[in-house]
Amino acid sequence: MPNTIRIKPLQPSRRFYKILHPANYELLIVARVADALYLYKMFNKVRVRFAPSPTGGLHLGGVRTVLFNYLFAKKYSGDFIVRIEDTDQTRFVEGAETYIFECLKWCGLPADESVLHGGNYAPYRQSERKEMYRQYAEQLIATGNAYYAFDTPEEIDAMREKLKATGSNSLQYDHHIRMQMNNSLRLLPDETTALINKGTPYVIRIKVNANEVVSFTDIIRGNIDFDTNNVDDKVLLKADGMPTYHLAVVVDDYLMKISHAFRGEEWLPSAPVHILLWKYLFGLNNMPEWAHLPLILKPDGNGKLSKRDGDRLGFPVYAMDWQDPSTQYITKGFKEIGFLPEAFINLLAVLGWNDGTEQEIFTMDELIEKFSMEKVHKGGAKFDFEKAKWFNHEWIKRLPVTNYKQRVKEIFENKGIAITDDGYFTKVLELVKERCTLLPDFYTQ
RNA sequence: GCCGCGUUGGUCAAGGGGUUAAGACGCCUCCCUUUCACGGAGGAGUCACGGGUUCGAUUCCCGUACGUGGUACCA
Repeated sequence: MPNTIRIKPLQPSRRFYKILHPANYELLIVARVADALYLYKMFNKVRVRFAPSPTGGLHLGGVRTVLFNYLFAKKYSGDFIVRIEDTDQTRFVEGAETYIFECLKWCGLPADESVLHGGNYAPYRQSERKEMYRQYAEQLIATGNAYYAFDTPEEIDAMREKLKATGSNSLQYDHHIRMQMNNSLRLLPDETTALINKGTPYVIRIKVNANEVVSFTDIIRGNIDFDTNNVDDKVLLKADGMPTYHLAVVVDDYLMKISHAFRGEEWLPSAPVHILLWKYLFGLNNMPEWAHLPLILKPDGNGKLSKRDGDRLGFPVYAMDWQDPSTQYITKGFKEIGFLPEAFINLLAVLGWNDGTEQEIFTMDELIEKFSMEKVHKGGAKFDFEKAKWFNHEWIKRLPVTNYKQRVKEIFENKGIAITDDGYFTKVLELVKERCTLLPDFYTQ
């Protein structure tokens, strides 16, 4: 990004940012977050992305990740990109991609660039970008930061068994054991070439040096350090020639000029791998700012909210109904049980974020105006369906009936009641809406 | 096991060295209402624990516990 002003968090405090000279990256001034972001908006294009895998329904946590990305982008007049991460052919599910875009449409969170909307950085589907990744993997090998590995899955399993037997704390493929494995680090150059020419399947792994500290600043969490002794040599390019997430996310974020990378907290442990890849491939100065969002947890204790919890506890976890194409099983969505998109967005926005006031009901425009990543919580939040319903009730009361009349009409028609007098129907809905929490309640009333 | 990240009522949360520690959902009581709901007025309920630092800690530091995530040729 030549001739752009870089704004980096001033470590270790995330309250202040340093603003760097465009040409030589010398420190210009130190600014508070709000000022820095204002300047960022002035000089650098904000570009964020949501990168789902088309493997099934769109979960609450996924929608919230989209929302926070979207709000941030819109607040700073930036671009919101949807990139399909379909590098795992074995997990690909027919129809999931279309479904994801339908959900985003219903939620009112349209992308500026995507497989659907086009854009200057196409293609937006990683499987179609397959050929772009290999050169970067090869470049890492050339610079000594990656290597070819020929180990079969069985050999890796055997290695882990052996480590387990010695009581080792780590079962990872890392600097401790890589010189005992079948890779280009241990093999002679000729041997490696011969194996590759023979068509032996191989992967490319990152070479993580021992005894280093990788640190970065997370907008939500502040400074985070990792000891590279605990980081393994992750596979970057798989035997089928596809990149893993680790390589693809770094290469695409660079190529698509992503300025801020926001994703779920489950990615935090692999962040050092991504930081290292940025360092080796594109330079830390070009790296996006990071924020790892807190998780949405089950209401009753243990673990991340999953699709099975919805069925078990009697509430949806997907934005819209999702039918598994192989089992035909339908997992319920918020839309179908009678949520308004305004309410769905509102309740998600205040799960893990608030503006510091007592306000709880926000329109999309208010969210865009008031959202700030700094005020997002560090800790995960348990999902409360009762409170979710309260938001819907509030929005049904607030919105004019014309907003959702059509959907209520369909509910009546599905029950075999035809609506002939539209004006009368509207008046009735207007009278009973105070009593309704979910859209089907209009029928019950 | 190891590594990372967390922890304010049952839940979402504000606050952040001295406060009667906001507010919302839920719960309970009462009022309104022919009934239910809606609405209104009240109420119970909280700084995980142990050490420091300090005149003073829920707030800062260190431990512990607990929770959660990761530990794949999945994302």
